[in-house]
Amino acid sequence: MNTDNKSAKAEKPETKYPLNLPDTPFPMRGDLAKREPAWVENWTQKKLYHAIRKVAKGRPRWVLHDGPPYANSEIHMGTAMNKVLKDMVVKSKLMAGFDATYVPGWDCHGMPIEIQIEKKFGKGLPTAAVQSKCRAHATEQVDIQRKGFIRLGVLGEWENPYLTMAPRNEADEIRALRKIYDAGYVFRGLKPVNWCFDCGSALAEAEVEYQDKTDIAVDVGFAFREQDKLAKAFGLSKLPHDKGFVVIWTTTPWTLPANQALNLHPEFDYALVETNDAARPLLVLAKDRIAYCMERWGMQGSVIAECKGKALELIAFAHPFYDRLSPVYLGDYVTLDTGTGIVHSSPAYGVEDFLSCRSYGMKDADVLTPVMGDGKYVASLPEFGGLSIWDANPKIVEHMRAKGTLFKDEKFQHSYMHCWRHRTPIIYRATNQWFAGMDVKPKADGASLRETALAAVEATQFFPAWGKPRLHAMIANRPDWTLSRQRQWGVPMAFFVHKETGELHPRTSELLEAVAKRVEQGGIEAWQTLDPAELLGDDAKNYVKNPDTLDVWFDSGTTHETVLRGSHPEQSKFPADMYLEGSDQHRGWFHSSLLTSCMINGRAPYNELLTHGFVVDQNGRKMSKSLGNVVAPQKVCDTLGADILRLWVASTDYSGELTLSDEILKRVADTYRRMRNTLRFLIANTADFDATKDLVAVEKMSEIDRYALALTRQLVRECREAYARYEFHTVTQKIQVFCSEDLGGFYLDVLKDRLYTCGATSHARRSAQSALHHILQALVRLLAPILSFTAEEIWATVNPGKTVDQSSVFFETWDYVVPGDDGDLLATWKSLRDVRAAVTKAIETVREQGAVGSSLQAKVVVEAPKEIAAQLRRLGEELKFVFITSTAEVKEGAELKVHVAPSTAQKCERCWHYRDDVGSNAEHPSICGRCVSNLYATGEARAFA
RNA sequence: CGUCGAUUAGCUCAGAGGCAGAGCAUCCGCUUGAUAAGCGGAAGGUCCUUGGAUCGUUCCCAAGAUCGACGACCA
Repeated sequence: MNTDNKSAKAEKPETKYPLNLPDTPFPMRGDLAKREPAWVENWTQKKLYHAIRKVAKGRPRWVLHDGPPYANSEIHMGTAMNKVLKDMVVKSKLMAGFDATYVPGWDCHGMPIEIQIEKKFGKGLPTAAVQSKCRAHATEQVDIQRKGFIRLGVLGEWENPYLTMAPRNEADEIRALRKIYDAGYVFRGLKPVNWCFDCGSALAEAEVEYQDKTDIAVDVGFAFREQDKLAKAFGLSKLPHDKGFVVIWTTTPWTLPANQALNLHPEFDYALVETNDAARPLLVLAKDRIAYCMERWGMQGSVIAECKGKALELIAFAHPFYDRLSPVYLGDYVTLDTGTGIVHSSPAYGVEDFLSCRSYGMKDADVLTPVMGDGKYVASLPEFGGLSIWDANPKIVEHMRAKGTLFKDEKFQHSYMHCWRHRTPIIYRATNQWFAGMDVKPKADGASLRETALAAVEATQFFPAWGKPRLHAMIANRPDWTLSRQRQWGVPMAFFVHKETGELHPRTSELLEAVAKRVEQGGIEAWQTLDPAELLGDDAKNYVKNPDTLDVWFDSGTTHETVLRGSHPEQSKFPADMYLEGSDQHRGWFHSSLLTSCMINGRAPYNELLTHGFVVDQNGRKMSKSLGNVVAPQKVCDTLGADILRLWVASTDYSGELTLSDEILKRVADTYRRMRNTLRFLIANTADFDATKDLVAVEKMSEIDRYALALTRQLVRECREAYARYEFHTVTQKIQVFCSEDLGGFYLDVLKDRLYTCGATSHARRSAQSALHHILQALVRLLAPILSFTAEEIWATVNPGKTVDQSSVFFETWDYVVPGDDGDLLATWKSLRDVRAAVTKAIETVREQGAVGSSLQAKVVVEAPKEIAAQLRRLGEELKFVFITSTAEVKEGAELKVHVAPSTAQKCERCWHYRDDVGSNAEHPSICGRCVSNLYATGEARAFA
């Protein structure tokens, strides 16, 4: 800014004639960071959420059931975005005319909290102490998170949320366990499950992720022991050498001490190879792998016989370093992609290994399980007892080298299963666990859980649609659900197990209910202190309490029982209308909830599933709890404001990744300013307008006003449709274009003349204000689910003197009627705007030559084809207002042409039009006849613009 | 490794077998009666690449590249 400008402004002569200028206390700048907390306080004090419930009473209920965030650590951008999305869905359903409720919840049990407590107080605390510390920690975390969510403008039952650790919910969860037990889905068995040494527990499918890991890959020989059988299988009378090996390849040498079999594919061709290595004169390999293996081991060899894999079935070979035999079992899963075409089998440490050994009749008691829960071999294991399996790997390799059974060892990088919490490698480990069976058919003629769940997936509506095949595939392929965990901070699997037989107590069902009653009073702690004799009497001496807890996914997976039908039935319903979570919840909450509900109800607990992607930073990296690269939503609230964060969520297509950067936030803030300022214009120009008295009936409005209303109706229609599809980014895009193009770039610009210069209470001005009033009413309602704070601020400005319990934008709905009929208005004015664009462009050309400044300085002659000319002439004298020029003349011509010339008339001091009649009234020499009339007489009539 | 999706202006994204679009950002101008605002204009493109079908393709088909999601990677 230079000083000349400033002085010029200061010296600018003000007209003494009054104008109707905009006037409002609604500030142009949002100052959201400062102002929003006051609204939060206001909403809390006035109990806005419950006031809305009263207003919405009697409408159809619509329930979004909250997927509980884990009660650990501050909220991050991911959870914030998730909550905002939920809030926008709930509010949009509210505005659409439903009684849309929202009961937030928290997931409170489970390992992350228990691990926190272990870190803080050390391992080995008594169970009672662990539980009380965990409970206190979770309570603390819930409070922190709740504050963060409320600050985002999320409305809900915050003073009465659901907590999975509430004794009532813990008890209902045991009752849910009872239901699925009664239905016959629960069984106990030995099975390899995902096992984390750091957790000391089985893991759920959802808790496993893959990372790169370097292991030692070894080729290991199993020496011939049944030479006669082998010769016969290969169709030979006798082997040419007595000594030989069948060779396997593995990346997990630590599984070899548990090796109990070898797997061959029944249909593959296997060859007996004679080599030039005196120590290993004969080898058995898959025929297709010979060349690869010979080169790998630096040998030469020739095939002397071949047979199918199935011919070798049950022939036994010597374990590479223990004195025992491993028989050949056949398996279809053997491939020729890597290794030797022969796979070693450790039933305790591989799913396929386990299944194939079992199918050959191996009993659970025969399965070798040398690896303990902490990752060390049992002390009794020869050579390697007490070693961690990772430390043992190289030692096993060296041991085999010494024994002459090692063919090759090398570093091998591959992607390997890791615990998603500890980021440490996990293994499959056979343990006794409780399961929910996917394929058991509890009722004689009933469907399996898998079949029921697949049908439920089909009956569910997915947003976006690709969620359906995804969940379907997961259900179709998943193994049985491992329900048990070996932890302390969780809901007990409150079974009584027979000391000798391991059988459940015959009265298990009623005992579960008896335990539930106690837990309802005393929390899960009541199970710890329970003396079995209290429930079992004399029988207690034969039974022990099952020490396992339930998988936390069972906690959250049963909230449809423990919350929708348990702690909050009045505030919700079953089934919920929607579950809304990140796409990872297909294998998490969507999944676990589906299974439990199918076991209990035979259907999904939701009608619709909505999925969103993850928030990523500029580099496309995930912002996640465990990575610690989170951008605090609190910081955005404290600088730009929660409405900016909400607008970012709304304007992003959440079906993929949601990219967040400073530049993006800046752009969102720009969009916000544009919307806010447009709303401010509407407010400021209707400040002296009382809709109850001044509203002009739509039939009596100027045509352009009716056109603006038609555009508004179109906007409302399109936004409602987009909201119904949960496409918030479409809503914001439409509103933004409406504000910029239709209002700012056209309608409001044209309207200023009429608003400012016509008589303050004239029909012409009231017509414009009526349109602005309707547009404002429609827009504030459309924006409310997204810009909740701003919409409420607007609402309070427009309805002064009312407190939030009497008046809130959230008491309104989108059924607000924007009056009028579209007729031909949209088409007619589209063509008028096309001509206007040509006029504007022509004026710009003249302006570049310096002939005119303001468009009002221009005289325009439009040459146009007959039909368009007629259309333009229809507006008569008012055409110039559409162009914002001082005159506008129409001529017929072959094609559209615009002639622009500077006006030679005098500028009216008041309305700035250049007119011949300026000064025609001697009493008012500086203003035009139009202004004289508007100020002192009947004023001008405005039929069109 | 497999499946699916994406690739269009500096950024975010629309789009339709026939002249390549919007918002924002940039630059320029106007306005100073939306003023820490408003209006207008301009510039900006190999519509990822290659091949095919077509009178014609950014759009259809095929292959590839890059990115992403998911699945598998167990031996």
